[in-house]
Amino acid sequence: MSSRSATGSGSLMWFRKGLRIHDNPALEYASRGSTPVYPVFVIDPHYMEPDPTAFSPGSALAGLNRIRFLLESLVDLDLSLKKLGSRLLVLKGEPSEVVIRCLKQWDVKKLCFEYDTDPYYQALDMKVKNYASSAGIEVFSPVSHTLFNPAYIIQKNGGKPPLSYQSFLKLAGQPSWASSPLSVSLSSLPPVGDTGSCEISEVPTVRELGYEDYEQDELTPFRGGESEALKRLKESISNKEWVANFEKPKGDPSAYVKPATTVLSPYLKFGCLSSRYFYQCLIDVYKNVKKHTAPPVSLVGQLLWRDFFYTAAFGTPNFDQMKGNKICKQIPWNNDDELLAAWREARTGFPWIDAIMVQLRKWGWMHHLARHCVACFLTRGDLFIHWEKGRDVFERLLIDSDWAINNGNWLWLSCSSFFYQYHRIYSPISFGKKYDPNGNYIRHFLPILKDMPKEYIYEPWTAPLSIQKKSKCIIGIDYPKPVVSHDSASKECKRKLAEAYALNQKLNGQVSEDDLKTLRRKLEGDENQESGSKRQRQNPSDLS
DNA sequence: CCAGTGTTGAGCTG
DNA sequence: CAGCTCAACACTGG
Repeated sequence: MSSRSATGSGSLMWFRKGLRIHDNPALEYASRGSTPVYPVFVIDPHYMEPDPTAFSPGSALAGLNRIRFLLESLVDLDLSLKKLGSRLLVLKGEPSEVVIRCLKQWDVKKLCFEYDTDPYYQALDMKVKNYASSAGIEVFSPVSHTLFNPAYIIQKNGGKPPLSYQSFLKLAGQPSWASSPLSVSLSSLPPVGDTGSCEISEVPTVRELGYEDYEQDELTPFRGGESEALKRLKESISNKEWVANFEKPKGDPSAYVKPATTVLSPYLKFGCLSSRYFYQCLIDVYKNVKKHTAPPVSLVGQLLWRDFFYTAAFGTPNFDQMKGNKICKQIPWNNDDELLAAWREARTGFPWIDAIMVQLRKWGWMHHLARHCVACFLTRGDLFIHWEKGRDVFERLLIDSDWAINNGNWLWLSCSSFFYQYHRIYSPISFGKKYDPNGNYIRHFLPILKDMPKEYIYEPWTAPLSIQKKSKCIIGIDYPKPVVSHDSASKECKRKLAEAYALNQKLNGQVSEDDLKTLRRKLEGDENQESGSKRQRQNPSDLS
């Protein structure tokens, strides 16, 4: 039935991530010696079409900011393909069904797509590969999203992913392509062939997908696409001093006019920018300066972190959950939908935390340390809510949300894996203050507090009523009172984590659901003896 | 068993 | 603003 495909002469280039022309081995292979070449992107309605029941504008899986970023990336890709004599063929439906239908109908002997380690693509690609091999179609699926092949690192380490950065560095060494030129430009592409009865469309607009118009200030200032990525890369590396001296923890999380980092993460996520090309550009800069920073804090160090998390995620079953995840501490997190909603909707009453959550919603991006602050606050620092809940919110709202990196960082921040110093808690009051004593960041993202004097802006509930009136912001009416007292909540969290760690150690990590239930009851019992945190929450003793 | 280490804590001192 | 103390975790390598 499908034998017609096997006799074809063309190739199908399936874009998913890797939305770029430069350093794209799958595209290069597809175009080599094949005519025609069908460049395809499949719009999965589940990912793209509006879900009115979601907590923010967007689909069931993605917030509108990321959907828009993706569409912009596709428009840019289509434009670049057109310049090379081709175009992007946009199809709609369940991706494996659509691709298999195309393979059946078109003149294809090669199917090319970038290898993807995410579980979603592992399952999807299996279906498509199975069909292709049964139909005699060659499949070319190179690793080009990361610097290294995660499977190779895991194999080198005896079947397990390295779980510390230093051991990862040792195993990884220098990338094999470090000093060989990458293919960064194509002069032309073979024409697109007859698409038969398959329904092809242009890249849709958000409006065509069914989204209303949104206020401009509700949307991310970052535009998607390879062109934008390369422009941003060029700007970032043009300042050689800055590149050479880059040290991650030293950036200012409250900088928003000019962010303290490159903001290339969304472009790396969608593959608008090749991490390998970025790496080579950085090495080039290093060669031309006397002295430069090194991993883990340098810019190259950041790319290696990305590979570190990709490798850990690929080699760890159930990486995105606590249960059944061997590297994840089993912790009796609280279930509190009210507190979760307060965090998600930027009404915890801590301006530093809430401003960050507003930036997340509006921009789909915040500084790395800002992410740390809100993640710590939600989980081990204050609210003791499950990291999976926070992960879901980030996964939806971030324009750079990346399965491996997002889950890895939530494991890290909640002290569930990789990092265990749970007594180091970010203060929702003083951490931001040391970077931005005037509270400009808060004033920008929480304009209700714009007239609050700087003495009170990080703790507005301590402002005398006269000051609150003068600032046109009454705490408890115009802006919420804090949902917890940080001092007592963080102490409670530390106590709970100490107990949970002890249990994990005692049971050698084999903590059952019943064990957790028992511990939860014990912790609640202790709490009630100490006069009860529920009452404390409504009327914290140290908040006037 | 022990010392050293770990991308990014807070608060204080000089 | 660097450096120290505080309190203190897991993991690594010898």
